[in-house]
Amino acid sequence: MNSKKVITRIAPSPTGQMHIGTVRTALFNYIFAKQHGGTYFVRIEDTDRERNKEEWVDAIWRDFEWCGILPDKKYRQSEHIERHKELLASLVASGKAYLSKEPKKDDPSQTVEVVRLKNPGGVVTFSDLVRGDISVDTTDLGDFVIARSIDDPLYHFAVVVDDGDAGVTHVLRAEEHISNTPRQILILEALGFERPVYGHFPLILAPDRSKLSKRKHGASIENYRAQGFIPEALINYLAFLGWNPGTEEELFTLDELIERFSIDKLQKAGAIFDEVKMRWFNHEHLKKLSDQEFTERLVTFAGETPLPPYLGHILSLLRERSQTLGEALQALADGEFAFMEDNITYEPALLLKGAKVDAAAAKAHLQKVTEMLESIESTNFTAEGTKEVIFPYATEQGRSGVLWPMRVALSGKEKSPDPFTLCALLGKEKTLERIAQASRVL
RNA sequence: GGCCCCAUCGUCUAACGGUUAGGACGCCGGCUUUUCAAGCCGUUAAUCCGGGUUCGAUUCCCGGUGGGGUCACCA
Repeated sequence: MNSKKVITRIAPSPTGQMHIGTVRTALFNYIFAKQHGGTYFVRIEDTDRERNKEEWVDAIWRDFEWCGILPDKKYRQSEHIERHKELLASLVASGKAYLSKEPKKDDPSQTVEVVRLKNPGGVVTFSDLVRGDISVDTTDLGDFVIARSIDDPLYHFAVVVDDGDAGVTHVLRAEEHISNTPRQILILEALGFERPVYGHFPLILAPDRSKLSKRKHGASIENYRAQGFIPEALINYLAFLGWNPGTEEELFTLDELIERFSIDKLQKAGAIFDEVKMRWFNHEHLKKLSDQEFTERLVTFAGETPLPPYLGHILSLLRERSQTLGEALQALADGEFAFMEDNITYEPALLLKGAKVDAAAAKAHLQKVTEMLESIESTNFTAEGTKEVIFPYATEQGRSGVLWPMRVALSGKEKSPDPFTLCALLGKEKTLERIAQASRVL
């Protein structure tokens, strides 16, 4: 290895929402550069003037920023058009490429003058960081087109020039580019540029093993952000698609990934994207957030949607029940914590539904529960404190007969947290009030 | 179809030629404050096939099969 400073890049084209595969490639380039004290930059590949849109350029910056993998430098390929023209002309002048008048492909009635590379043919071998040596006979590529016209370069040519000029030392990209590599090497050799090190990552696959697509599978960053995934989890999961630390650890921050990631432990086969497992990662990372951080994320995520005033009280409950911010918001909207509000009403049938006792017995139990709760100091009215006095009684009398009516009395709902958690949340006064109210209904 | 790449539980993966083939997610079952969620415990489940090489192959070699990528005047 030489001592040249490592330079990596990611080159997205602004033709739509950012694909998660693009983010994964960016992530690996980012990590690789950081590990080697190098630089990592983003180059917007905007030479396809028909499909590019400015809004997608903005989306690229927004998404990289959200993911926390902002580049050291950024620019657009179109800024280099003069340089491309210059080298295109010099290639033609030196006879390594030539102009060719041909009928236009999509409209044969018109004639265009494309630039073709004079292909010397022969076997090109390059060594790939994840796959080892790859050899391809380039003869059948023929004299392929490198520019639409003398001043309008195509992707392969522009990439080679830009990477060469930027001094990119490591071209790390997805597997779909393996077969593009020989032709880029041919261009690079015609130009007399130094060859970078190549590395091709396995693809992210859909459940049917086809290439994961934004259109068919919603595989865009925007889609997952909108569902309430957080970047820490997305990054962690994406890194684990094809890589593992060799230990049984799974939860990693970006900094830890920089510390531990190693390109030679990368898998060679494509990996199916499993949203269910990513949800698990999301939940784990959500749990690692402090209450304040979680609240901030939820507020940001909610946007215009108002959050309930009692949010602070039910935060830990909400967190353990939600795998994504979207689920948390939905739980709030569904009124899962409506028992925190004061307008509670009871259906007599529900108070007895799981109790396995009749109304009279339930009422008697509630009376006894009231007496016991009254004996507890307000300051000790916690989940533990209330359980300590109620639970022995419930066990003795039959838990369902005591606990079910008590829980429904406190929550008004069929499904809710356990009765002692509810006591702690409501406080002594409201707890007793509700039990009394429920007793009257019975 | 040509060329290239790949192949361990359903999925993501571990196992420098010798392991009862390990872990995670999911599934299923159980436990707990007999609801829900979370948590904990447990169960189920894999080396694509065929040949070699070797005392011994998930691991090395060859051949099949299967899957994927790519063959643009897109990137």
